[in-house]
Amino acid sequence: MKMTAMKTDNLFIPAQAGRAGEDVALQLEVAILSDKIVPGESLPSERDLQTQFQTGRGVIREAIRALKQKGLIEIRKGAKGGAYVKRIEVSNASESLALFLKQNHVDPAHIVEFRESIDQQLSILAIARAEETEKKQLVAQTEELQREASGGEPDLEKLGEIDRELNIRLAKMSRNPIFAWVMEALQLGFSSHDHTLYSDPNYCKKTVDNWHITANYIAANEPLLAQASISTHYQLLRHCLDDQGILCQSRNNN
Amino acid sequence: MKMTAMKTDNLFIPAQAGRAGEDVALQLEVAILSDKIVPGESLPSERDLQTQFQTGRGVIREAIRALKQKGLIEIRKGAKGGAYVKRIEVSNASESLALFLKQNHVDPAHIVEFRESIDQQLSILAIARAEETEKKQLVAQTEELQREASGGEPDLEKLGEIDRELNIRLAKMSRNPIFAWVMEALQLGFSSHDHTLYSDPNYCKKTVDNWHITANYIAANEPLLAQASISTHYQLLRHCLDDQGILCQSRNNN
DNA sequence: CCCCGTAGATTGGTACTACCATTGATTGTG
DNA sequence: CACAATCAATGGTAGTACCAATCTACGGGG
Repeated sequence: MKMTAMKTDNLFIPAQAGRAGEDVALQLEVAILSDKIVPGESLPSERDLQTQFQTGRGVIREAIRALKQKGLIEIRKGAKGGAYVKRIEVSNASESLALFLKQNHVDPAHIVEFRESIDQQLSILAIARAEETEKKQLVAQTEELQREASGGEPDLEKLGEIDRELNIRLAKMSRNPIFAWVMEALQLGFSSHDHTLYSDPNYCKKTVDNWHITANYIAANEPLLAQASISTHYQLLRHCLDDQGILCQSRNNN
Repeated sequence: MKMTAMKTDNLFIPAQAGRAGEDVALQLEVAILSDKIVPGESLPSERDLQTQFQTGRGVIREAIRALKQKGLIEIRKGAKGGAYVKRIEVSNASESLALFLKQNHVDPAHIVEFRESIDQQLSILAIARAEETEKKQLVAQTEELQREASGGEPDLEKLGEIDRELNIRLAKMSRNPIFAWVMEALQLGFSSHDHTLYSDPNYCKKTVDNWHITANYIAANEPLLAQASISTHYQLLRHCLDDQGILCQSRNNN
C-alpha cells in the first residue's frame, strides 16, 4: 500500500485469486464507472497493466475483452492505441435483450402485439413532445419510402433500412430513451419479420402508404387518428404473417 | 464441406483474420444460437477448439470470455468441465441496460413513464385473457399486501417482495411473455425506486389501497377504470420521487 | 462384497516468451 | 520544405510450461 499515486495511477491492487481475470475486469470497470477514467481517455497499455496488476498478459487481455463486450471500451491497434473508454450505446443493451428473445423462441404474434403497444404510446409522446421540424422530417422520410417502393423493382434492403430508420426516428421523438432501447432490441432480434411485409406485393404498397398517413397524422397532432393508422399497420403485418403461416397465435403458453 | 458430421463436430473453420478472436467468438455464438449446441451441453475443451480453429489457445480463451460475458455460457473447472451452454437470463439484459442508464444519467421519470405505459397495456390484456381464478388471486394478493402494510411496523422488504410478485403475476396474466421480461429488466435495474413508495408513510397506504382498487377493477373487467387507477399509482410514484428530489423532469435531453 | 481414499486424467487458469501486424511519430533525404 | 523510410509503441497471435480444481477409476482395507 504505497499510495504514492504516480502520474498514471497505481490504484490497482495485484489480483491473485483463481479468478484473477474477473478481478482485473472488475477493478477496471469500477475505475471507469467512477469516472476515474473519462470517455476519450485510454487505459494504460496491456503491458503496463500487466505490471500494475502483477499478473500475466493473458489475464489482462481477457479482462479487456470482457469490458469491450460490455461496450465500456473500444480498442485501437498500433502506436497511441489501447483501450479507450467510450460512451455506452443503447445498442449494447438492445443486443443483450435481443439475444435473450432470440434464444427463447418467442411467438412472433407476441412480438407484434408488444410492438404495437409500444408504437401506440410512441405516437402519442411524439406528437406531444417533438419539434415541428422533426415531424416534417418524419413525413419527408415516409415520402422517400413511397418513392423507393413505387419503382417496378423495389429494393427490399433499402425499404427495410428506411423502415428501421423511421421507427428509430419516431422513438427518438418521444424524448424517452427507454422506448428507443426496446424498439432497437426488438428490431435487432426480429428484423426479418418486417421484411416479409415489404417483400409481399399485396402488402408493400398498403404498408408504405399507411406509414405516410401515420406520419401525417402525427405532424397534424392527431393522436387518435395516428393510433388508428398504427393499428392498421399491425393489422397488415398480422395478416401478412398469417398468409405465410408464420403466426402461431397459440394462446396456450403459460 | 465434408458434412461428415462426426460425433463432436468439425463445423468450425480455421480463423485467420487479424481479429481471429472475434471470428471464433462469432462462430461459436452462431453455433449456439442455431441450437447446434443445446443448453446443458458443453463446447469442446479449449484445447480441442484450439486444434479445430487452428489457432492459439489465447484466442480461444478470449472468445470464450466474450461469450461468458454475453451470458451464453457458464464455465466449470476440472475434469468434465468446460463451457456449458446455458439459457440466457433476463438479468443479463437488465445489467446491460442498467449500465447504459447509469452512464447516461437517464432521468428516472423516463423509466416511470415507460413502466406506466406497459402497465396500462398489461391491465387491458390481463382483463381480456386471464382466467377468473387468476383475477381472484390477484385481488387476494393485494389484500395480503394491505394486511402487511396495516401493521404499525410494516416490513419494507416484505412489501417490496409482494409488490414485485404482483407485477409479475399481472404480467403473466397478459399471456405475452415479452411484457414480463421487459418489466423484469427494468425492475432489476431500479428496484430501489419502488422501495421509496413504501418507505414513505405518506404514500405507503395510498399505494397499497390503490393496488387493491386496481386489482378489483381488473377482476370486474373494467379496463378503463383499471387504467385510471394505474395512472393514480404512477402519479403517487411521481409525487413521491419528486418529494425526495429524485426526479429531474428535464425535457431538454436530445 | 462394499466403502472409502488415493492416484491419474481431464480441463480451465496463469505465467512467460517470442514474434507478427498496425499505426503514429521521428528522422533523414531530396 | 515536402516526402519517404525508419523506428517505437501497442495490440494480436502462437506456443509452452505449469498450477489448481474436479471427476473417474482403481485398489486396499474393512
